[in-house]
Amino acid sequence: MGRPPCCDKEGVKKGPWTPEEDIILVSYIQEHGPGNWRAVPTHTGLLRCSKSCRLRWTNYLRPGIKRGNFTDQEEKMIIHLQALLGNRWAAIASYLPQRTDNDIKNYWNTHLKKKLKKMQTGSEASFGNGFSDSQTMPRGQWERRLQTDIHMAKRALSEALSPDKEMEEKPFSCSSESKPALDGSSSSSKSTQSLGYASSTENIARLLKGWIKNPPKAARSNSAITQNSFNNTKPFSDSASSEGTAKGNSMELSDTFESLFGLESLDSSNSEFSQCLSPEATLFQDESKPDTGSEMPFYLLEEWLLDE
DNA sequence: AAGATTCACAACCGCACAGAC
DNA sequence: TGTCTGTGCGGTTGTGAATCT
Repeated sequence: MGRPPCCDKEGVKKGPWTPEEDIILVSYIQEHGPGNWRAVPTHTGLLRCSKSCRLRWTNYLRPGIKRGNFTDQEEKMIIHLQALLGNRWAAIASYLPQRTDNDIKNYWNTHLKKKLKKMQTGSEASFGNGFSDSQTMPRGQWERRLQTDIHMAKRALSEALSPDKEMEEKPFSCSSESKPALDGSSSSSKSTQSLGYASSTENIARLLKGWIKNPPKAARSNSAITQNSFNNTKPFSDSASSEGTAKGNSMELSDTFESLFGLESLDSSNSEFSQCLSPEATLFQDESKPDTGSEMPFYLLEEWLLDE
């Protein structure tokens, strides 16, 4: 049948968003909630197509997005998850709720690809030592270690998922809550988001102030300013929260994953990972593309861990 | 200092799918 | 049942900044 384009090609502005546009968009969403994107350009007067508005919101303006440098832990998680899931950036992003799929994808394409390529040439054995262990260790020994790790992980996972304990100390939540409902269909989600919208507006206001002070760098700096603004609102900064938010079960679980994946140290990023484990990963196990060259059977771990 | 090249990443494109009508 | 709309997703492109020559 052929789907029509989401917007007219004529009269539609492209390129970087200006702070003013951001403000308009955030204000509108604050008032009406996300969703019905087709109506956004007409109601706001923005010369952007609905898709562009949605993308801008989901990737940059939405509250709860962590921007800036990726931590080592995030980096490693991405590497492992990419090996596990392939280029399913949205699925990978679901394990890193504060990062967008676009962000992860860009980071992969610009940094991690090269890094892994470099590693594969054999020079950097220190990175991801879990893999190197599994590759150099005799098979039987490795399997025993794997079984032990899996056992520990299963136990920790079941404890972590016990209803009375979970969700209490989460700095954020997984699945739908971590990614605010974009369809705006849920009134409850709207109400819980209102604070987020407000903070977004505040950030945008700050953003505009900064932009007015430094008008020359309008287009490109826009995103950078936005990025900083949102960073300021986040209690979860790159290194600051490496302690304290998730202890106990989640920490035990994290330790297990450290063991499983060979992560050197753990901070909240891994707690995120351990808390956000979803069966989704298993859905893709057959299609995983071990770009890293590692032969570690992630899908076996996932299957074993999550089949209960 | 100036032009060329590379890098990083925001944004766009196009396809697929689900749900509403 | 078919069409339309909204959304998700992965790949790709465009562009400003940084670096090199």
